[in-house]
Parts: sequence; structure tokens; C-alpha cells
Amino acid sequence: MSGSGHLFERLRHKVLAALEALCKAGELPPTDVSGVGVDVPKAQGHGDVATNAALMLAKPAGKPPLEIAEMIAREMRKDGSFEKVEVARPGFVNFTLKPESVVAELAEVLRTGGNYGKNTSGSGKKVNVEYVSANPTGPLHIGHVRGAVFGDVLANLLEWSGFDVCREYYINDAGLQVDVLARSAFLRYREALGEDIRAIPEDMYPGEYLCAVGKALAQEHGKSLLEKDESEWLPAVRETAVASMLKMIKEDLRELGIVQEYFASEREVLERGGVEQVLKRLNKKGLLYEGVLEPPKGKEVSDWKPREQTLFRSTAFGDDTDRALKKADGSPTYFVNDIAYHFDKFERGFSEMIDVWGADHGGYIKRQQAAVKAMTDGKGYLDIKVCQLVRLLRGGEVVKMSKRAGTFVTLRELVKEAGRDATRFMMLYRKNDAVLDFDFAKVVEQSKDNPVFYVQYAHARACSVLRAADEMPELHNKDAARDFAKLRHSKELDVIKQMAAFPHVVENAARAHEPHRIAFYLYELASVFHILWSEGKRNPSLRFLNSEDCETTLDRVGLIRGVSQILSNGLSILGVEAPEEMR
RNA sequence: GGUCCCGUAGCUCAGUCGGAUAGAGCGCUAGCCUCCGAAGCUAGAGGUCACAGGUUCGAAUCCUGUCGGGACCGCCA
Repeated sequence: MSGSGHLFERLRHKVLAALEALCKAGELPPTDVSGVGVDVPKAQGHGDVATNAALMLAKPAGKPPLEIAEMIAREMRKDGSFEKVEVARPGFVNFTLKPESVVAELAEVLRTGGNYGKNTSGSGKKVNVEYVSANPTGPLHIGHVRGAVFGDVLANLLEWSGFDVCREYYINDAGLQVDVLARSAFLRYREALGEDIRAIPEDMYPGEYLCAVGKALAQEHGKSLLEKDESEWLPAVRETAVASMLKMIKEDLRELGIVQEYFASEREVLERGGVEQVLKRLNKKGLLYEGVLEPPKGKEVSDWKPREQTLFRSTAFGDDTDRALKKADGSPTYFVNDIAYHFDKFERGFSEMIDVWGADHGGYIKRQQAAVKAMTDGKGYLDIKVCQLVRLLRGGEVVKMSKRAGTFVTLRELVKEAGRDATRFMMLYRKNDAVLDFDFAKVVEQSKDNPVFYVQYAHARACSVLRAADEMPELHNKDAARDFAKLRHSKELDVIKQMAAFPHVVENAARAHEPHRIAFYLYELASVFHILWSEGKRNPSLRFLNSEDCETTLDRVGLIRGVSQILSNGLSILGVEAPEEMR
């Protein structure tokens, strides 16, 4: 097969070429063809691939869809690579591929190997994916895991689509919570010096992970900090404590296989004058004013009083109400810091930004997007992906967690119990905006109830056949370049067709920012492979290995190598191992 | 009061930049190991895609409204 790109792309180009030819011949007026696509028909009996071209063009061309479909079909029949080209109501053109064309895609899979499925739709464009961004005040817990995995896999996916991706973490190291952290660490410091600190006060972080920070402070400063006033020791203690928390968080993330490259500090953004820049810029655009906000509804805010303060006209960009940028005392709000941070990203060259947030931040989407639009004159684009809650179950029973009681499940505990692979896969086996149930009992189960094992098992099974093939002396020293002429059974071709969809799936998942599609695709590919395998049990002529027939065996070994390649490629996008055996 | 998300088979969910007869797993019923991994496979039953309107040649998908479930609302972070 000639041409570049994967099967679907090539077919789409052929359809477009046919339309162009019809235009030239004066049979169709020139029209917008951006909506023309090729896809796998949902129902059986409509060929391998279909195009909606005639339906899309019917209106602009002023002709009945069936008539246009006939014209396209006539044009496409000139291409020899189709078994059948059929027109179907209301105006689809259905293509049935020749087996030669199907197996040619297998050759392509084997030729490109670990790169099969990559595309260049991102064309080197810079994109920033910010995820996790947990407050640096303690270890990561279950609530952070979903967003962490989602962001990481989305970044992988964008890389597969040819984007220049930056994986980023925003450190909230400037708010009150890091002062509380510093005070909590200071208490542990006194403890490390031998003082009896009694119970940890309500307004401090009780976690024992701070003991190590206290000891480190004692080693570094001796008793010298005890004599100082809080205003003197706090900055230094805060710095040490934040650095220590961040180190712990990075270690937590590594447990999940996640390594981010850029850690943006809120404090540094502020020190560079980020807030002043925001105020100046918005003011210049006439988007600031002094005003009084309505009191919040639905929730009591005990200390709310109507006050005049600096507001951002975010309603001009789709927000529900204008937002405060300065507190009553004139200090900047968290929101204005966030605006400064996003503008910092934009100035670092990221006009395309993706934030991965937890469900509890859903209400902040509009204002942040409004701010990016306003600050960048619409040149910056921010997509915000909200990951819904994870409900932790153990054998169908909800695991109750409480931060106060310290019964929160940490990332580390989760990975230790469920394993990295199962954790990552299951976090993606649901759309990001739907609530996810994560059942410990299910994710470690080794059966087809458990998608991660089902997919990994398919890979292990494939490898098992390849090992057996290696031990067949009659297969050695055969020419590797094959035309796969022996692969003609419909079930074999089905597997290759499923494989051929992989690049399409990767591209679409990246474009939609929906990593879960990869997980579902892999489940389907594993399924058609298991089906083919079992078919060999029923029908011995379909068994993969047959020492009486080397030609067929070699072709089938190629098929299996292709399946294992794609399973492995897809799993690598998910950051999940592709095991060679699972016994 | 308002914003966002969800509502598809008994259960858990895919499918949604509009496309053909709406799919999978679990559970249920009936089968398949002398045979490359049965951790698997085959067949069957099971649906007015929450409801009501609208747009369209065509709606699970888009728009409006209603009902049900969840997250949330700040000068906090």
C-alpha cells in the first residue's frame, strides 16, 4: 500500500481525491470538505470502512445524497484496493477492503513497531499539562491519584500526537497553609530537641511525616531557633518544610511512575511581580473596577460583609459573576495569583494549556478561562479537565475515610495494595467526568472481570506463542519479509482491522483530551485476540503453530507479533507494563 | 437561589464535533479443556438511550424545559 499515514488517513485522502476529481469534471461544485470523514461502520454488513461524504455534501451541492454517493463510488472503484464499493441509504459509501490491503497494514505495524500509532497532528506545537499540584503540606492521598494518572497519560497521548509537551506541577507555596505547615514543623523541631509537645493543636498538621522535618531542623539549627521570634524563624522553616514535602510528593508520584519536569512556584511568580502585571494589564483593558459583591448563596460565610474592593469583570468572558482580585486589606486573592501563574505559562510560550483539576474545583473553571482569555487577548487557550471523585470500595463495601481521624488512604498505601498497573489502568477505565468506583477486591482479581488483567493476559498469551515459535527449528532462517498471503480467514482479518484502528484511536483520544479511550480500545483488541485464539481450539486449522506448514505458521507468528506490539504500545501510553508471562 | 457533571440492558459502564439494525462486562440460561495459557471462548434471553418539546433528510448525541443523583458557591486555599 502506498502513501503516508495510517489506514484511515489514507482512505480519507482517497475520498477527498475522488471529490476533487468530481469537482474538476464539473460534476460537483467546490465545497467545504472538512466534515468529510471515514469511520468503521457500527453495524455488520456495511463493509470495513464507510464515508459520510455524500451526506455532508448533499446540501451544499444541491443534489440528492444517493446520487453523490454513486458518483463517489464510481470514482473510488477506479482504485484497485477495494473488494467492494457499495452505496447504501441514506447516502453512505461502504468499502470492503481486499485482504491484501488489510494484511498490508500488518506489515506496516511490524515495520514501525514501537512507533505504530504515533501521528503528527500536534506538529511540534507546545502544550502545557498541569496536574497534581497538591498543596505541599503532606503526602498524596487517594484524591490526588486519579488526576495524577489522567494528566500523565494525557501528556503521553499528546506526545504520541506530535506535541511538544511540558508536564507541570504548580506549588502553592505562598498561602497561609504553608505557614501552618511551618508552625507544625517547628513544633516537631521542639520535639526533636527533647521537649514534650503534648497533643498537636487543632490548627496544625498532625502528620508524623513532619517528625523528620523537625529532626532535620534540629540538626541544622541546633537550639538557635528557639530564641528567635516567629517572624524570624518562619521563612526559613517554611522553606525547609516545603522542600521536604515536595521531595516526599515526588517520591509518591514516582510510585505511580510519574515524573514531572517543571515545578512552578507560586511564591516565585509573586516575587517576579506577577500580581502587579495582572492588575496593570487588566486595568489597561478596562476590566477592573471598584465594587461590592453580592453575598454568596447556599452556604453561610460567617464573616461576610459587603465591602468595596477591586473586581475583575469576568462576566464579560462568560463567568457568572465578577470576581475579587484584592482582599479588603488590599492583599491579593488566591484567584489573582492564579491568573498571574497562568499568564506566566502563556509567556513561557504555552498558548495551549491544560489543567487537570479535582471535582471540588468545578466552580472555578469559568473564571480561570475568562482570565486567560482576558489576559492573552484570546490568544491563549486553557482547557480544564475535571476528574470526578473516586469511591474506594473493598469487596463492594465503601471504605470510609476521614481526614480528621487520619483514616485517609494515601497514594502509597493504594499502590502498595493494588499495584501500579492496576491503579493506573483502573483510574482510566472511566470518563474523567464520571464518578469512579475503585474496588480493591476487583482490581487485583485475575479474571476477565478485571480489564487490566484481561489486557495484560492477552499480551502474555501472545508472548507465550512467540516463545513456542522460537523453539520450532523449522521456522528458523526464513526470510522475514512476508506478504501474509496465508492470512485470509475472516477472524484473522478482524484482528488486523482492529489493530489498524489504533492510530485513529490515539489521534482522536489526544484531540478530545480523553485518555480513557485507549484503555477501552485495548480491552477490545485483547478481546478479538482471545476470540481468535479460542477459534483455534474449535478449528485446528486456525491454530497459530503448525510444523507441517511453515508458510502459514510464519504469517500467523507475524500476526501475533503485531498484536503484542500494539498491546504493548497502547499499554505504554497508559504507563502500564506489558508482561511477557503472568504465571 | 445559582453553576458544573451524570442519568443508556437487572447491575457496572462504553458509544456523543448528528449517521445505518444502540454495544461490552457482570449476573442469568445452555455449551466448549486428548488441543499454541479455560486467568479464556461460544450461543441465548435482556433496551420506548430519565421525561416532554424543538432543530434536521437523519437525534442516545445538538437546543429548551422538567424530574432524579452527585460536586460545588467566599476577601479561604
